[in-house]
Amino acid sequence: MKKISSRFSIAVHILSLIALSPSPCTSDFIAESVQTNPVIIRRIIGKLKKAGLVQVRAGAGGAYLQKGLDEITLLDVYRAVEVVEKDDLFNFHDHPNPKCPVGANIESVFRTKMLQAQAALEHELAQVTLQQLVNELSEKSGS
Amino acid sequence: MKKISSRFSIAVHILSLIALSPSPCTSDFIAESVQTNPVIIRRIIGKLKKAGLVQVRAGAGGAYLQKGLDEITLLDVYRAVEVVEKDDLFNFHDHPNPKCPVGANIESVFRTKMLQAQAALEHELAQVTLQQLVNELSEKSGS
DNA sequence: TTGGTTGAAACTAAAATGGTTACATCGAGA
DNA sequence: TCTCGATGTAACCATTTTAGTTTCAACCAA
Ligand code: FES
Ligand code: FES
Repeated sequence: MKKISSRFSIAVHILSLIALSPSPCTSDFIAESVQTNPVIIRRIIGKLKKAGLVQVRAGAGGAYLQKGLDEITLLDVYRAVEVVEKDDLFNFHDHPNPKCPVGANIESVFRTKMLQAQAALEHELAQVTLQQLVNELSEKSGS
Repeated sequence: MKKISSRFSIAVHILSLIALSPSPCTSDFIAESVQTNPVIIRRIIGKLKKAGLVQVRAGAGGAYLQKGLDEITLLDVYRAVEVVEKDDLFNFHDHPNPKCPVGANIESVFRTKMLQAQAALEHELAQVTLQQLVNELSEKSGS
């Protein structure tokens, strides 16, 4: 009964904030906006940095985008914050049990189907760039 | 870094076993095959029963399908075992914060995108019936 | 009636999540 | 050069989920 970590949604908000804010975004500033602890923000920014999406000014403070808004898709963010282990969404109960009547074969058939479902989800995420998000946001704000 | 619970994959295996096995499937029998504890199996079967997918003979033992194999999709099983909370795969950080520069608007834009991605995943799951799984399994075994 | 089975409670252990405090380190501006 | 603010970690903590285990009352068919 679990959901995908809010790290993902927070990461998207962080990037949007950086994109829209003219002033430098410190973790304190972002944390106040997201209403959480600065350390939470820094941990997520750390992952975004590792993924090459943002860059941080060490002593001075503030994070900046390292790519254009239209070069960052939701899939990039999704992967950057590692919400799923080794990019595998589905668990396969760990026991390639050859003695099982159902056996190892259904395991591979089932696995194929699951990978297709996962691919469908990731394909959707890859369709959306941060630029689009921000654009649609502006349209909404304007109307 | 989490995956979707193995309950899902185990549930699929349970149903396949029931479908393919001529003898009655007790939780002990299934547990041995899946190589886990009988109680784990009973808990999952309990959920499948609640979803109307199987039926269990109380005192005597053994679970039986309540629908045809071609009437059960992976989405049915996915929903039955409740691997995601309230059928929502993605978490949205809980703070519709109106004061935020990014604000409540991107929340709704983002949410829409996430629901589309989730729908894509579920659509894939809905395409696959247990009948198909078993068929493809037979083909593999035959070759 | 008896034996095998289910269903459920109670408990455990491990992992993930979200949060918090503390602090060494960095670096830009005064 | 000194200083102040910010980053990057480490070390905690509480809560939740997952998975597993033991135990046992209730059930039912042979
Ligand atoms: S960061 Fe989510 S609403 Fe502001
Ligand atoms: S139940 Fe998964 S291989 Fe047998």
